[in-house]
Amino acid sequence: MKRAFYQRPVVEVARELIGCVVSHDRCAGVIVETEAYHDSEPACHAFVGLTNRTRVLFGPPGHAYLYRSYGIHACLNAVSEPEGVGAAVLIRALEPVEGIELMCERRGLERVEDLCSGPGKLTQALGIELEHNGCDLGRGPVVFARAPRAWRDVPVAVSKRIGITKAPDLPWRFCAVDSRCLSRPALSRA
DNA sequence: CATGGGATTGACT
DNA sequence: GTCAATCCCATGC
Repeated sequence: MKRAFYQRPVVEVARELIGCVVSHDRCAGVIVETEAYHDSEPACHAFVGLTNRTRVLFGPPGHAYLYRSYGIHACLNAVSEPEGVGAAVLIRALEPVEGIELMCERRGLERVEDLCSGPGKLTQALGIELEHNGCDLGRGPVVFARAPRAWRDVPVAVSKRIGITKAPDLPWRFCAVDSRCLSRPALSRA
């Protein structure tokens, strides 16, 4: 997808990414859950301003921002808004569509619904790591592509973001309501 | 240089 | 429902 797609308000990008496809190393999945983060609110890593860590968040849109969560998991984001604004969309869940056998191997599981139903799970399933921080999502190795026809106009639900303590009430989480691969139910009661 | 806090997950009661 | 694993980074002394 082109840079213009990401160079928009981050909440809009988060909504539009539902149905798009993420690919890496022979595996791919359709995005079914996202959350928006913006430097104007304290839950966003970019809230602290420009540091070594947040450099990619403030950089040009359409790039990957990777961070380590709880010392264990890598989480994947798509940098959005114009350069100079620190904003990104957290990819929280995918429906596996390609390389399922390899995903099972990496995750040590068999149930397809459990392979990518969480931000730390999907990076493990696709083999995405911190070294992909800053990668151009149009060129790879991590690639985002437009939604397949069957995934356009699927019903999407909005709710509060999950697992955060700061700014917990912003309705910036988006889910494909009919998916069985969400990290939590679409209508989260926070 | 020491410290504390996570945008999580899986195992266990 | 509870809880620990584990590490990167921003902050403060």
